[in-house]
Amino acid sequence: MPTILHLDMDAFFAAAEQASKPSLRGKPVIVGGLGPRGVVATASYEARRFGVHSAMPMGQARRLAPNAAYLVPRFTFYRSISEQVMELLGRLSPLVEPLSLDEAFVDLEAGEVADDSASARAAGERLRIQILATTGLTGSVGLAGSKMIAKIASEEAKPDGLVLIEPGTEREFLGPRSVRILPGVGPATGEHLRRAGMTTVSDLAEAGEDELVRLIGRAHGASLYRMAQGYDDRPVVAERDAKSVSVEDTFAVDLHDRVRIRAEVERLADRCVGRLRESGHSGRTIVLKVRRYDFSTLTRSETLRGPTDDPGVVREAAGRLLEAVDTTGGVRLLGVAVSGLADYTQEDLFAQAEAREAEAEAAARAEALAEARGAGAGAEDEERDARGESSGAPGSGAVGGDAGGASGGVSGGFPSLGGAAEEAAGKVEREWMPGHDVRHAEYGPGWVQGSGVGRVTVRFEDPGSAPGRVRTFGVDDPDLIPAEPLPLVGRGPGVAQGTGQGTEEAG
DNA sequence: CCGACTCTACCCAGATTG
DNA sequence: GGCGCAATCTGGGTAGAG
Repeated sequence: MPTILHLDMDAFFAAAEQASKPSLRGKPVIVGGLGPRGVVATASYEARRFGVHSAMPMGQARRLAPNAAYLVPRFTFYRSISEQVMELLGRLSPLVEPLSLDEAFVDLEAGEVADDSASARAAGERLRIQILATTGLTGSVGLAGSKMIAKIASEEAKPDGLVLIEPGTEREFLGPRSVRILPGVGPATGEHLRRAGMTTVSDLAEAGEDELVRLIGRAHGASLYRMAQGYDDRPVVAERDAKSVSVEDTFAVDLHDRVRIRAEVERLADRCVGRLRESGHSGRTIVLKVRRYDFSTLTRSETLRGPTDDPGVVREAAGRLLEAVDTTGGVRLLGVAVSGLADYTQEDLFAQAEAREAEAEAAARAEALAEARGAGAGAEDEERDARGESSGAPGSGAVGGDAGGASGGVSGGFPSLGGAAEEAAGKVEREWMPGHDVRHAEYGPGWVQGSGVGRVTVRFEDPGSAPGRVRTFGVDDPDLIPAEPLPLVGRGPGVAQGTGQGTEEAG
């Protein structure tokens, strides 16, 4: 029987926004980075009809669907919905492997809720109903004997459907399809295979393992050959521990000033260490990533003698790596990562011992050098410190990161997409992000439709109301305050959501 | 002593995924 | 001409230890 279930929520971010904002239902909705360099994260099905899809540059989306609603992602809101969904999956089986906020595998065999195809299908349909009832959103389900087939099946089921592939029928299901549906076959590998005359899955199965290994390498070739035959025994794994932590920003305008670049690298290092510490880790390898004006990307890394979670150490290392990078022409993205993670508490003492040792060695070296050269030693270090400390030269042109308050004609310089956008919003005073929830003393709950030139436009409605109307305020209107997202379901028949304060507003 | 060899660790780019 | 962010994996290259 099919023992693996794959759930994929339909157009998740966009659907969540539509559920939260009645006036957007049935309309094209595009969620993504609104800055000059943003891309589409999710397009609603209405927007997809205009040809808009994820990863598309925002500018292109605006040309295709000028009348769509454009919203920044609200990850904390999506996460709360995701948790409800994952909770439902947990009732099916203890073995649940989340792939992202909107996607997960479930091992039904470990859950004992199904013992044949009919009961598996029933469990899948029951799940879809529960998800709709508790979140107001639809998800699609694939059921099969392996992860790969289950995932392809849920894709087939979209939107709002269920597809079950009977074990034993995998090869006929896969055979005629494009190689691109197989996991690990993206644009590059797909093109590679096409040049070798292989476009369908059955082409791969016929080519044989040796041929594929020769074409795309040892590991890829072998696994692809197995996949092409519908054979995939990867287990559902509940929790895997992180192997690296990274932070990166694309700037609204390319950075040229070395001092500014250096300052940004240090900020990223601090943010990266912050997240590293939150996760209770320390790490040994520091990685600097630079994307230049022409999109050429390079990484430089340095491995320390022991793991660290010291911001100063990571800043120093990242700064050192930067010195070896040519940035003439400008930089569009910077990133800092820490890998080689160790459990902090376990490695702590070792790390400190290592650090002391290294310090002592460096001191000894410096001393020897000083003696050899007389009084001149240490000048280099001083110079580096001076550059590190020098202030960030705020007026130096580009607005990036959280400095993006002064929006000109276009919306300001926030990082184009990602968790950082939300946090940046918190730091900038009275920055009304499109799509975010607000509450007005008189008119009640609503959401920011847009803002600019000292004004903010709010649509007053909530998940359970009819489409509401729009009013405009000054950005500093004291009656208007940011608010938490309201529950999508929880009124009407069914379970009354206990926390339901604030739905009996307006008069 | 030198060269060939294996192992391991590290470095970096590129591809893929959601 | 336009192309985000985070994480993972692989393959090829180099360097040092034995």
